[in-house]
Amino acid sequence: MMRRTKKERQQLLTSTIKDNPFITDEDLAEKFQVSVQTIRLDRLELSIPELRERIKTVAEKRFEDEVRSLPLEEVIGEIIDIDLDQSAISIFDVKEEHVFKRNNIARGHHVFAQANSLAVAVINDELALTAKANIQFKRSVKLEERVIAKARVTNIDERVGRTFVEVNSFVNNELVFTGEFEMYRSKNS
Amino acid sequence: MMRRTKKERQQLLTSTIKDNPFITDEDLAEKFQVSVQTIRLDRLELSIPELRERIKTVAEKRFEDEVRSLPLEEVIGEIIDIDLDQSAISIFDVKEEHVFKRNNIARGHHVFAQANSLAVAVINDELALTAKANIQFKRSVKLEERVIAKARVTNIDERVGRTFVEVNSFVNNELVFTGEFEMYRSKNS
DNA sequence: CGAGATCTTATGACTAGGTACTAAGAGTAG
DNA sequence: CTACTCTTAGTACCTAGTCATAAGATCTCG
Repeated sequence: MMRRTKKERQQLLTSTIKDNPFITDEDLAEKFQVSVQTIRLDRLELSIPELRERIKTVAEKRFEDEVRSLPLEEVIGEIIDIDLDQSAISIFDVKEEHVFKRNNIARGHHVFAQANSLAVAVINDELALTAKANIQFKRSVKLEERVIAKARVTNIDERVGRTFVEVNSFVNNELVFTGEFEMYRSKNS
Repeated sequence: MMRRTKKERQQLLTSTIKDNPFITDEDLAEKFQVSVQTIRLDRLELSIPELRERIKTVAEKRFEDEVRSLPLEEVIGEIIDIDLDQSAISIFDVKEEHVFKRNNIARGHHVFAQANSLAVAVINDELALTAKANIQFKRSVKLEERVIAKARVTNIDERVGRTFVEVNSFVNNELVFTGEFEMYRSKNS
């Protein structure tokens, strides 16, 4: 990498560290063909902390996320109330990653995912799977809105091992989504 | 904390570090009322790395996740062929994060998300939203399976601004999911 | 051209949180 | 009593820095 002016170097330094916080001053010095001291002065001016501090903050973030990121993969929405085989309620806050960038409207599958997760959760069975669903999006959900989904078990057909769940989702008491789920359950109830 | 036998201490040490990897040997020594050297011998025996290495691995894990969790939020499935307002095909590989741990069956909303994403994508409009959907899961999809979703536009109703899309998803040519989507489109076609 | 300002590099003292190694004392079991 | 485990202590060394001071290099303006 060629030598550049201070300003250029500092800009590059900032972005370099941003997308690889694990780089040492020594490596940076080599990359920018300056001395280690220059790198340290730069970091001082830009108030970029040292390697170990940077790593620590990344690690800490991960630790905070641990609680928050698992539910994202697992169950969508936070279940706040549940009465097995009867009803359940969950909330889901629409964040940036859930919306179309263009218009800040939530992608339908996230709203569906919340309802589907809730329908699975309300069933008192180790193995519950969605067999069919009939859904309607009543109005679009936008960034920062809080969706409250309410599930209600309408019918349990033990002979064929099917449970029917109705899920209605609201934003500020306004219906945004409604769905009827036909769920498969293994056997026990 | 009272003094304990070596074995007890080492067990506690392991679990203590596991749920707080940010603790120093000095703090541990105080916690267990032994010398710092004892703690270090313990870590050596248990092959628990030093604080800075522990923090680093936590941070690295977080960094790996960053790549893996982003595609999950955006468009689900990789679109491999598209003919706007006609048809489209996408593939989706079922990974660990998509399945129920208990039985390795994919959560329904991921399969739905792929179909929904495809239904949105096939429409030649900046703003396409799902209005209604009628879906059926024909058989369960398992870990490591590759789902191929095929979307076909069946009808475009320009007066009311609705487009009907049929999506069928297959694993090894076997139908696993089918859905009819009624999509809202802004105006232009 | 030269003086001052800015930038860069070097050097030394010190830090946290260790590793690796040697040595010595305490307690226990055979 | 001896052998062994366990614990503690101390030393040298390491990385990846901070902080402060000093001196050389470049640039800029009058």
